[in-house]
Amino acid sequence: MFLIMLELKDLPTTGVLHKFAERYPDADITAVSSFLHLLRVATDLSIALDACLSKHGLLQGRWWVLILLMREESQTSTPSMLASKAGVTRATMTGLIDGLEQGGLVERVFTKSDRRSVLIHLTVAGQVKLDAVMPDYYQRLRLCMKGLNEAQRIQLEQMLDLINAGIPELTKQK
Amino acid sequence: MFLIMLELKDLPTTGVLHKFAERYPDADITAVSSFLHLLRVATDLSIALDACLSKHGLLQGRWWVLILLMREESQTSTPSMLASKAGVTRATMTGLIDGLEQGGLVERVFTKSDRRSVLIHLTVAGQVKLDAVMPDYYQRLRLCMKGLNEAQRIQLEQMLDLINAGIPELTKQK
DNA sequence: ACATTATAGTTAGGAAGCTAACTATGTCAA
DNA sequence: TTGACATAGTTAGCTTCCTAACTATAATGT
Repeated sequence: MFLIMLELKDLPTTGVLHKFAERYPDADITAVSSFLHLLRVATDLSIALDACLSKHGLLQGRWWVLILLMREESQTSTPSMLASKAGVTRATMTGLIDGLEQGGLVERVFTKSDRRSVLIHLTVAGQVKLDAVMPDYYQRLRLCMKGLNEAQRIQLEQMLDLINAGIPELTKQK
Repeated sequence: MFLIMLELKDLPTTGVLHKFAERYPDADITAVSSFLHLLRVATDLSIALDACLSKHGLLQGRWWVLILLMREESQTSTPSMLASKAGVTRATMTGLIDGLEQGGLVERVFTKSDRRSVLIHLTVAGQVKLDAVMPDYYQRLRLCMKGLNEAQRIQLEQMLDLINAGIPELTKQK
């Protein structure tokens, strides 16, 4: 889970948006405004999450791998599966696992059935680390989101889904 | 503007969330769900934006600098101001400006009034580049966001503001 | 006036993505 | 069975961010 984007500390004023809209008549002012707003809040959330995790000596990418492993019944998975679920390349996953293995939070287990493959297993230390981080993370997240009631959370997800459905328009060959 | 985060291709199922909620009673399931949903859509938007810009040979960071310069009456600013408005460090801004200057899209102008300072000026080529990119960007963004009507866009921004107000809870010393 | 402090920009070194290429192993079909 | 292709993981090299340290210049206060 790695979002990188400009923080957009300086969201455009309505005046600036209109100036741009004059030069570029295709601009849909409220679309741009909502889009930038969304990116800015998400980035700030991501940065805050990093700060929260770093107090426990974790980085977002490694933390996410631990969670994916804990989700498994056997607390075990393969680098390929982890990469796919985390949305990073296998090369990147190699680096994340290297870091976690050095910290003793996961271990590589070589299998006999398919000698190309490696199993990644959450260690006891890894579970202990999660048990230290997750309650803190959950408590803080509860407070962070307490401004939205259940109905609003459902609405938010619905609107996010609508935007998500439009994302291909950004990249489509015209 | 640089968001880096896991893509979370694999958002947790309700079942997984409840399993975690058993071990970690502080978990607020709908809070986690909305939070991850938000990060995921924002990340996908950021990736799509990168793809859109890369067709014009631009990267998000450099593109954003061009826009900040175009916002100025004089099409000129300083590295410090640009860094502050873009939400990156001055060191990072040095790199972005280096790249843009090599491409001839901006130029460094040394001033006499304060010899520590440099003015960054959008060149004609830079404006031409923006005039090529922005209509494409605006057209695509209009399509991407067309699933939300005006009322929904306002609602979305309000909810984002509510979340934004809670972000300090994620990092606050307890 | 001059020592201290602040500011502007850059440089150096590290983190963690990415793509592309590589090794080793497995699969499948002629 | 063996040649072609597919898959798992790693490595190498690139990018662009970051922090910390550095140089040069300006502002401030005694």
